[in-house]
Amino acid sequence: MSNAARRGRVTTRGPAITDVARVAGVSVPTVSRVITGSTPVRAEKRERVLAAIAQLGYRPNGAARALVAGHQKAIAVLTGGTTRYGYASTLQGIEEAARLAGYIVMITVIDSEEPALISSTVDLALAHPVAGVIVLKFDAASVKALHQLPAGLPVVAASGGRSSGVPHAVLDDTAAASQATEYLLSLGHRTVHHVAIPAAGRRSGRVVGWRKALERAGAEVPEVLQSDWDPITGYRLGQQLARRERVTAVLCGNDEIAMGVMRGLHEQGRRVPDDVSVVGFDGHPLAAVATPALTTVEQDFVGLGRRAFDLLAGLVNDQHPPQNSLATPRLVIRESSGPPSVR
Amino acid sequence: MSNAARRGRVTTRGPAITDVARVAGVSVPTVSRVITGSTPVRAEKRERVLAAIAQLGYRPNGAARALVAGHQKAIAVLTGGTTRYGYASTLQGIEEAARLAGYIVMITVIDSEEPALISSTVDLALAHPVAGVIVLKFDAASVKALHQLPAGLPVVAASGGRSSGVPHAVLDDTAAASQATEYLLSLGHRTVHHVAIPAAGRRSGRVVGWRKALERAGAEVPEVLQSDWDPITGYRLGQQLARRERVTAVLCGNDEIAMGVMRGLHEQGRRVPDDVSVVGFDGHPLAAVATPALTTVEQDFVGLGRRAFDLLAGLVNDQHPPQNSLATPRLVIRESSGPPSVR
DNA sequence: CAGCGCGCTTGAAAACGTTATCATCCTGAC
DNA sequence: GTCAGGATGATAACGTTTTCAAGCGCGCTG
Repeated sequence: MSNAARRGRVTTRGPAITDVARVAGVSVPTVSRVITGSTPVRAEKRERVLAAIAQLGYRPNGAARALVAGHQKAIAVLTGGTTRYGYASTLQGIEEAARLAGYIVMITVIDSEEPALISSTVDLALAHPVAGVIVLKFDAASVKALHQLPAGLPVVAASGGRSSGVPHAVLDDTAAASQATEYLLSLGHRTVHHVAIPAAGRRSGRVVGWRKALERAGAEVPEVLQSDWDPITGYRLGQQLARRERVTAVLCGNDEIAMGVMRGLHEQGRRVPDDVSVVGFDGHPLAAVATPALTTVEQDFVGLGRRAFDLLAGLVNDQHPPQNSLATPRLVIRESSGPPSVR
Repeated sequence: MSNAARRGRVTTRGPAITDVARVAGVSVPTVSRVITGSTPVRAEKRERVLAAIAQLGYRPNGAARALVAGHQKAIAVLTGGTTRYGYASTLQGIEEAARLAGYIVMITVIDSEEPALISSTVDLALAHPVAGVIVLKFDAASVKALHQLPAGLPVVAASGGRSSGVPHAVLDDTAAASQATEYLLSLGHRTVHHVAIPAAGRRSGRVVGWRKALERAGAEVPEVLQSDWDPITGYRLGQQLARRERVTAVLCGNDEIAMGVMRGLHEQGRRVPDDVSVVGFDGHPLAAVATPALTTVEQDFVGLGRRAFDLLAGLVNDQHPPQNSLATPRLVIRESSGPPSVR
């Protein structure tokens, strides 16, 4: 009230703690003590304060609190996107864990690899008071963003790759890709082709694991087919693969692409799994109801997000860098994979 | 430096504007003027200030800025989830628009319908300084959250339903469902069954539009099959539908459920579209590569998010409530729908 | 029974880091 | 020499928590 009257702004600045104190007939710190519960307040006064708060519809000003506290109960998430299954699920895990710990999540998408744009986007995110940052290091842009973060700020990365200086929550993509490749080889396929999604670094864990498994088995290592994130691209690559007679098994960088590949093979008359086996990556909910149902490597993205937040919380509270955290994905065998047809 | 030395806290409080002023040999307001560009500063001093900023790695404190400004360049998004296609895409649109306007997005998931939990979640979100709130009103929990928001706070809703007091960005679900239903009837189907997703209010626009179209055509209105968000549930309902001989056309509440339904029908030996036509909703990227490719009602969720933010920005800046915004979805015909088989 | 000290409440004042306001100083033009 | 106007610094907000000191009641001790 006093504020609104004083300034000409139409943006009503809501009641402040001083207004509550005046209405309740107590001092400002007493109101603060009632709200935070930091110090006992005599019951009678507490009631008066609570009544005044309710009457005025008072809400503590977060900015003022953050200013004195030195940090906000908020974290920033830098990510390459929000829509793809992996991103969205990891985000879900982070948000859940954060909310339970009383933190709010600010999300900023890095949608360009141009340094200047990355820089201004990072600045935008850090212009707000945050306790720490989680970087979803699934693509190249996020990696660059990670390097632009100022020292002294608590930072955690979450990804499928190897560590890189900051505390890391990891899904072991390399082991997972090896496992899937070995499974296909064990079915009798002479080799396994790979359709790769955009990678975070020079080489993605998925590509590395696939290649290693082939080399260990002494199998030929075919050239990688590079895809983007769009299932339609997977579809086109599937059509290409269909034209190559010798292709009998394909490991795809994610389930969305795998479903596109299956469609491309299907349209060119190659049956899955009779002619070609297809294995995806991620455990997308739709993989289970695809036709044929997609064999995939299930990843616990939600758990990844949760672990990333726990790491960050540890960093913020205990100061000492926590243990990195690693989880190994699980192969789920469905209909899209089987032994090669005898010819 | 001075701060870190003064307090025992390990959390280094980074350099403040006073440190920059001291190093640069100018007053604090001058530093502020250099940063904000609000007032010209003599070139020589400006250089010194910029040098000091770079040297110290100074970053303006967002909390202090928000405190004096009276509000933060941030908005809160209340949503029922982040992973489903509609939610994630709308979020993407909001984030993009917000980022371009220099706003950051705080996201809070309402994952329970229990009033007490909703209340504490809303409180968590509003404990931080935000310029306004966008509610993704796709489900019942978000609607309840919307009603808990304090008056005086700029609020915008985004949904597929009808308005409800606050400015609204809308996708016309009702018209879209009618269009899809009319399309199926025009193919010669005697009626159209509906598998519904969880609704925001008592009746969802999708159900209403479907029913209206049937009634207008004088067709029988079958009982609605209620689904949750999991494609597996769609799969089970598809199996159920397969057992009913008279079912020849199914409109599903979203594409994920539709893909589950197709799978369920397929497993029970009913061919899509020869025996049963299936139409989805949303325009999920995977609908295009499903087998058969799914006919669907494409929704511009990203645009919805963008419009919701624009509405909120207008509300925050111009004070006067902006026009609501409505977009009509578009039917995309693919392989999963066709005329009923003659018997 | 008086005096002392302790613990519980409470309020005054300082601090957090920034921007806005106002007065002052300097420079240059008439 | 005076006046206008641009650049600059001192000071006051913004709303909260923290620190410090003081008031008060009570039990213990001499």
